[in-house]
Amino acid sequence: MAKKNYQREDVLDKVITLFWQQGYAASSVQQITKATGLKPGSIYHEFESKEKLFQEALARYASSSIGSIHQKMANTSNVNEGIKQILTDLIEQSKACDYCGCFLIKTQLELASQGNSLYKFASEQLANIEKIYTQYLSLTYSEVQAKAYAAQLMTVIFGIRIYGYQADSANTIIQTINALLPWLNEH
Amino acid sequence: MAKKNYQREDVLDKVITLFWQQGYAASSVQQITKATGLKPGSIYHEFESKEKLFQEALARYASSSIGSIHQKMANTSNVNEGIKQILTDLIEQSKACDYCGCFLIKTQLELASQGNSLYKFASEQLANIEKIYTQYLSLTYSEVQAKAYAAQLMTVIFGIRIYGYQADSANTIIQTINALLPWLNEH
DNA sequence: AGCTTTTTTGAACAATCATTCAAGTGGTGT
DNA sequence: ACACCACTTGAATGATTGTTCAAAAAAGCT
Repeated sequence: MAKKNYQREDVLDKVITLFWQQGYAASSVQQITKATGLKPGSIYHEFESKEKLFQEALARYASSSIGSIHQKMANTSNVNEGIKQILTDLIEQSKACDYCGCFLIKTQLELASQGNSLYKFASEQLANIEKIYTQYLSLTYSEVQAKAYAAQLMTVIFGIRIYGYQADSANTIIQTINALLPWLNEH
Repeated sequence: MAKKNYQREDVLDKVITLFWQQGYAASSVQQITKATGLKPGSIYHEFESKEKLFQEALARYASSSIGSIHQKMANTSNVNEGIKQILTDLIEQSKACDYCGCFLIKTQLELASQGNSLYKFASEQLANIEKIYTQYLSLTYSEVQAKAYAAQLMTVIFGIRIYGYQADSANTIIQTINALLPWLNEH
């Protein structure tokens, strides 16, 4: 077979799972070939290097995450309700036994010390997500207030993503969020 | 020289820096020998394996962190003031150009997927820290309230630890904390 | 059919990985 | 002075790392 027997996006999705769970350094090319079904040669033919592959997987994850935010916002009656829905879904995710937090956060932590460009990318994407929340909150609140609320929201989301690793944390987290972000229940 | 020309704790301190910055997988034995000045043979003579060495380094970091909490609490007039001091110090740390967050959190994220025992240890230590905060808060508040506040505090601390990676985040974080944890300014 | 192009294959690459070990070194106790 | 012990040394271990490449295989084009 000389024609591609795979699709770039399918490969990326499988590779996202691997990198997301194990991180960059702990994911070997051997594991990548097993997870995707592609031989090393094909991997390097399609994606220049392990780093480039990771970069692309991370970018796909980021754009999917951002898309998911917009979608959830569109499906709810108002901004605060949308944010509450997003937070609820985050908590739901943390119940899974194979919970592995947020790919962007993990990448940021793993690769920060190396001054790696992947770190910068992850960091920028997280900053971008904050900006998106700021824009949505600007629909209801003043610009200053929206910025402040978005920063609070990001801090709490970061907190949840780490707290979620604790056993049986879901119930506690819900109450914690309500206490930390009382303005979410306005209206 | 046939007598030890190093001290266990000095080696651990140097190794903590390395593992803390780079994580477990990305830190090679070669780097460990360079950072400590010990040859591979000595490392394995003193510490059974890379994993055992990491374990011990992480334990030392954890007990040092906990000690630091108690110390700061002892040096301030009341519990809330102590917590504010701890948070202020966290923010100060995040200004450093080689900021690398919290070793326990990083370990938890890196090693969670492997069901590694190091992950459990890190997770337990973080839970332990929450318990410590709960005890301190119980001096001022009811047991229920103290538990709730401690959970909020941990969530915010986790949030700060991640948010701290964003460029120039220190000023924003201070305002965010004041908004998220208004009860810190009681009295 | 024949030529070109694209993709797959799987072995092979040098480098690095964590770990081991026999030999060397020097202080301690007798 | 001698044996013993604790520790250091540095080379060597086999396994695994990320990456390359020549050869094969299949489709498109003329």
